Amino acid sequence: MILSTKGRYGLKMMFELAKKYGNGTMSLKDIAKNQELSETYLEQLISHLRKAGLVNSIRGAQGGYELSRAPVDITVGDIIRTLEGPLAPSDCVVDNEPECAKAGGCVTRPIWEKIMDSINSVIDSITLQDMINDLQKLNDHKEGESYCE
Amino acid sequence: MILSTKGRYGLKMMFELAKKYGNGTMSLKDIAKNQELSETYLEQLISHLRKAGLVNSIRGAQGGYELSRAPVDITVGDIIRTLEGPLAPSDCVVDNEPECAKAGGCVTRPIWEKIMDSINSVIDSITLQDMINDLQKLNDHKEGESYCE
DNA sequence: CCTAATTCCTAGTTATTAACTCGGATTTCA
DNA sequence: TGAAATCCGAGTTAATAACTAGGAATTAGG
Repeated sequence: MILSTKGRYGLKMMFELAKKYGNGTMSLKDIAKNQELSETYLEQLISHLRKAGLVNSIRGAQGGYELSRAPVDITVGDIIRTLEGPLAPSDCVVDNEPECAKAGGCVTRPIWEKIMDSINSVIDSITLQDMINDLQKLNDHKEGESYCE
Repeated sequence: MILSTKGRYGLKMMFELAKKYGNGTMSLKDIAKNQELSETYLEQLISHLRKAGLVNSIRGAQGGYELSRAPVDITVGDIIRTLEGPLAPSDCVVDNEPECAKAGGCVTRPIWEKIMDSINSVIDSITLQDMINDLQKLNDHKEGESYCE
């Protein structure tokens, strides 16, 4: 029941871009360096984020990536669902699966639905701007910045 | 971010036993037949449930399994966490990992914590008895019983 | 006592997915 | 023109999930 690296790395990436928002683009190389992650792997992830319309890219030398809209308008849910797909604890609650639609008497499905709803309501309520604000508060108290997975 | 078959099958198993609670034991063979799942695989799962004190076993011919306490006293969370481990979206929120404890400035960890808390509060609020009651309501409206994953 | 039915235990095997790499095409600034 | 970057699709490797196998221990019933 762990989130894959797609969602976790992806969120870190987007947070990097959020901090830089309004100050031009950032290259994947720099993002990868800052977060100490594989550049070629991040490339795959950001490709999905771009196709989902969350980041803009500028090709060629001096190119890079930037958020497509303000950090306040991008939620953690936008990012994670783009990279992980729906956060359903069971396939049966994704898209009203046909075989599940038949199962009118299913007792476990309502449970998976409640779990999914509660996860979504958490991640949809947090924006990149919230994360920036939290970082600001942390920095008021101590120097340096660090991350975990 | 899907629950593995451990948690899903395990919950189904426990629900079988819950319906039978107070009327003797049920053999693994019957549970597996009812749910159309592999008996040898379920054996592994129920072994953990037994060690966690959620079910009692009676060995030998005519033996089987039964809930160790009333369905109202067993939550979905008890079952799922036993079989899946903590439902943490990231390893870093499990047991206050040492390298994470250092990371006082981590911005993503609070998010994983909120997700985990919200999942736990859902699954801890549902008991096997609730599921039985829900089934009863469903059966008031239609014949037959079915499940999905 | 013997046998069949059951739980118990450990170690495998297989299938699937996650995580990451590679090679090269395309674009663009300087 | 060349270096720096994004873009794209396919391939590889490592880890884990899902399930199997074989047999020991236990116990009710004949």
